[in-house]
Amino acid sequence: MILPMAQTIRPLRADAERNRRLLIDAAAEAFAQHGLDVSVGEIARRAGVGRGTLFRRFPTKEHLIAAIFVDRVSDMTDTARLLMEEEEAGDALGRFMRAMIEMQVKDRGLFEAVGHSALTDPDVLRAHDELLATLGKMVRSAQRAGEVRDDVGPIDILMLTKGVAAAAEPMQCVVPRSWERYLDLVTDGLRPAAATKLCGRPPSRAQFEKALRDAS
Amino acid sequence: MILPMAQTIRPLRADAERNRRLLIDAAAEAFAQHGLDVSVGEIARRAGVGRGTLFRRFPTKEHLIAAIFVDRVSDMTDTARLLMEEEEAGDALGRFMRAMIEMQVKDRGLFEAVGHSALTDPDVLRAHDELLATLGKMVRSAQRAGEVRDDVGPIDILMLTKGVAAAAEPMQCVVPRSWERYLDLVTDGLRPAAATKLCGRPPSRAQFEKALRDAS
DNA sequence: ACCTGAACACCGTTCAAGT
DNA sequence: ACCTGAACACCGTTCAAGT
Repeated sequence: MILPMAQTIRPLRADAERNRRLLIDAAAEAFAQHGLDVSVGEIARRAGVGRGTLFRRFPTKEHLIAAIFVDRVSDMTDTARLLMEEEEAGDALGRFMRAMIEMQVKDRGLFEAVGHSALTDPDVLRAHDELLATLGKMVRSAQRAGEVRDDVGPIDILMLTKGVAAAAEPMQCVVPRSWERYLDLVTDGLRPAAATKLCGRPPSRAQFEKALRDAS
Repeated sequence: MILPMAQTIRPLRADAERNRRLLIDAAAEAFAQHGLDVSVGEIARRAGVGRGTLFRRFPTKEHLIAAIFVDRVSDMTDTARLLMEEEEAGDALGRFMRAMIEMQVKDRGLFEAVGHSALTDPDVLRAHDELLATLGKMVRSAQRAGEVRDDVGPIDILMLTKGVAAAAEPMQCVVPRSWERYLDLVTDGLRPAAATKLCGRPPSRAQFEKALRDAS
């Protein structure tokens, strides 16, 4: 294990760390309720701090959004680890994809907004590295069990969950769990029996990290 | 054919119609270049009209975006009709999906933004109705040829193209045509050979229209 | 080192005055 | 009927003054 030349060397003062938490939680709740266009003033008020404090902790509104995103990715890493212990090879991956999609469908907009900006900060990268490590094992294990085609990697799986969530979103208010339909279809496409040669190769972790960095 | 009780009864005055066109074209170009957060002032300036004129023609910025969206959907209808005439049953659908995805990948953000608002206006609905009519024939024809599973409908296809575009988008700057990879996988899932029972049923046109209307 | 709220620049939208 | 640009309300961000 090589530590990244981290910049979070000095921990925050106790009150600052507390405010950070309050802001992230208040923002997560507000965004979940009303979408991403709640004002930072409203968020600061809900968290019980001044507007300036928000911008001292997060250089921009998008960095605050990214912080919530990191929390969610970490949650998914926990879920993935749990599933690896408790489930059979094929079941684990299927369940992970369900959990991932449900999360993305729940917080409308949050994940769309993150694609475009401020993913440069290293917390985002580290959270994804951890998730991908576990997910990589999960995918390989499902492949060894013959339940998933060999030519896909963990990043493909991540992208596909995003795709299923996006596909289902327009109809979601009318057909609440329509994402299950599209997950079923993608799962059919993931089976070795269905496999036809895919364009390209599974994205590498290096490519993924570059993609995160390039999001201007 | 029953005409919808249209509201676009009275046509616009010549100069107004011209300004409308100028605004849509200027906005399309500006959005394609710099994303959706170019200001309405900038757009009005590019179109060579006052800011007030923009808001006289489009009650809100989102309505302007929706107008561009309608243009694109109409283009896709033309493409679909052409493909129906010129291609074999299976090829037509595949090519249509490619065209649809390429368009969504090209104008980043445009299609994400439209899902959420101002789709109530009847132009959006009519454009989709026309597209779905042609796409419905295309899907059935591919199904009769045994190239596509029977339990999907045209709206499923539309949603799946959105999903593929969304899945590919994060990696797009690093792996430019990565959407082809995910389209290949979805195509594998669409083949009758791969078919396992899907959750739910193909969305009906009535459900789709309700979804458009409910987007508050 | 951190907190705060007033101040700033900017953007979507409105409207009174013009043709 | 339509066009225009000044005016308004609001939001993200900064910063001087405080602890």
